[in-house]
Amino acid sequence: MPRFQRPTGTLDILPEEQSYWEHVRAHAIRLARRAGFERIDVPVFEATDLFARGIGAATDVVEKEMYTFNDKGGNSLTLRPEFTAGVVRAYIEHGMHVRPQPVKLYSIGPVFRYDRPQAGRYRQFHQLNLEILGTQDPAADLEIMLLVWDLYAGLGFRGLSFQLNSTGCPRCRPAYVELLKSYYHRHVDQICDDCRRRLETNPLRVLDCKAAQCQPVIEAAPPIGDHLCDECADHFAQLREYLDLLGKPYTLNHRLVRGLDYYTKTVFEVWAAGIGAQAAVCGGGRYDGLAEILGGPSTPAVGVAAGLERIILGMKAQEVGVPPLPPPPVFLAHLGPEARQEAARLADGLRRAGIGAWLAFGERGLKSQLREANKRGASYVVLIGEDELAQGVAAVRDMRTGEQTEVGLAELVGWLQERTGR
RNA sequence: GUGGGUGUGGCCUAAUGGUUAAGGCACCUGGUUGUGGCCCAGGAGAUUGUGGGUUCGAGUCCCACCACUCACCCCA
Repeated sequence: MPRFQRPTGTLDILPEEQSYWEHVRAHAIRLARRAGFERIDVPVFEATDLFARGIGAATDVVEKEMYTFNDKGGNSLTLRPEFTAGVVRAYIEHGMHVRPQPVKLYSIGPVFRYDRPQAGRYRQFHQLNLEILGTQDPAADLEIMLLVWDLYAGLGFRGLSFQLNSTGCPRCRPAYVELLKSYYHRHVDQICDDCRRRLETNPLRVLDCKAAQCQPVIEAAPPIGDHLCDECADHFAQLREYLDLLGKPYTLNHRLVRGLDYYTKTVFEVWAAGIGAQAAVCGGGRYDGLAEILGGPSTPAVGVAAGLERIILGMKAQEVGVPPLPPPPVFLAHLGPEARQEAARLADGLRRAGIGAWLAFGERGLKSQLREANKRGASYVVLIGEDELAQGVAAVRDMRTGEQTEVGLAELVGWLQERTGR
C-alpha cells in the first residue's frame, strides 16, 4: 500500500488514457472555434462570494460542495465548482460589454465539487464550457444546443436524448412556484420525505423526484409551460421552432429543472447511457439575470457545461474508438562508447527534422535494446556499432519486416523522412 | 451526510484457522561475439489496507478506522 494516494474523488489520467482526452479536447475546441467562440481562461479559484451569490446560497453546490479556504491574506477563496460565474465576472471586469455583442466564449479545464464520488462523478472533474453573452435571441440558445449536439454526434455517440424545458423568469416563475407549492400542500400526505423537504428548500426540484410514490403527484402537477409570461412563452416557442426547422429531435420535459439558481427561460440537458446512474453528459440554459446579480450591466446570456469524464465514460461504454497517439517511429540502438555519442547526436538531429526518435539509455546488449524497441512500438531501429561507425553508416532495421539496410549517416535523416511520412 | 459491496507483489487471481503466503500477466537478465516478437531458464518484487481483539496458532474469525467502489441526496 503506497504511502500516499490520490485524494478521494480525484483521478490520475494515465498515459494510456490520454488518447481519449486529446481527441475529445481537440474535437470540442475545433467545434467551438468554427462557430466563432474564443477561448477564455479564468482562475481555478475565485472569491467565495462570487459563487455564493452567482450560483445561489441555497443550492447544494454552495451549501455543501465547495472547496473553500482562507489564503494568508485572510480572503475566503473557493476552487471553482463551475465556469459560468467566473466567466461572467471576467466579462464584467474587463468591460466586455463594449465589444461587439454578443461575446462568445469557451473554456476547458478542471472544476471542483466536494461530493461523494461514484460512477461518473468526481471531486475534481473537467468541463467544456460555452457561453454566449449579450443577446437574448433564441438563436443563441439554439447555437449552444447545436454545438453540443455536434460535440456528441461527432464523437460517435448514439442513442442520445435531448431534454428541453423553460423555467420562466423572475416575472413569471414566482407565481408558478406558489401555484406548485399550494398544489403539493394539498397532496403532502402522498409524497416522499425528500419532497416534503424540497418543498421548503427548492420547490421546483419536486418535479425531478424519482421516488415511485411521487410519480402520480408529479404527473398531475401543473406544468410550468402553461404559466410562462408572454416573453418567456414567446422565447421558448421560437427556440422550438428553430429546433423543428433544423430537424433536431428533442424531448419536451416539463420536469426538467436545474440545480443552479441563475437559470432563466431555457434549460436543457443531454442524456446518454452507460455512465452508471448519471444520465446527464451536459447541462445548460439561459441566465439573463446573472451579470446584474454580480454587479455588472444587465446582460442576457446562455451557456452550457459538458462533463469530459462522462463523455469519455460514455464513449467507452458505447465502444467509440479514438485515434491512437503514435509513439516515436525511430529507436536508436548503439554499441560502444563512440557509437553512443553518435546515437545521441542522431536523436537530436532526427527530432529537429520532425522525426520522433527514442534513444536507448545505458550500456546494454543489442538484444535488450531491440526488445525495448519492439515493446515501444518503433517502426525502425537505427543501429550504430563500431563497424557502422567506421564505415560512416547506420544499420536501419524495419521492425515490421525484419529487413535491415545500411544507410549513410549523411543520408539517414532524409531516408527516414521519406519512410515515416514527415 | 446516509446505505451496500470490496481490500493478498504494478495488474489479475490462489491459499479446510496450522510449515517459509502460491500462480499467471507485466518487469529485468540469460539462452550469440552484435539482432526484437515465439519458446525456454533464471531473477527481482508482499511486514496479506491500518490498528486492536479472539486463539497455542489469523491472509482466513470479531471490532474500529482508512481507502476503493456502487447507490441515495445532488449534479457534469
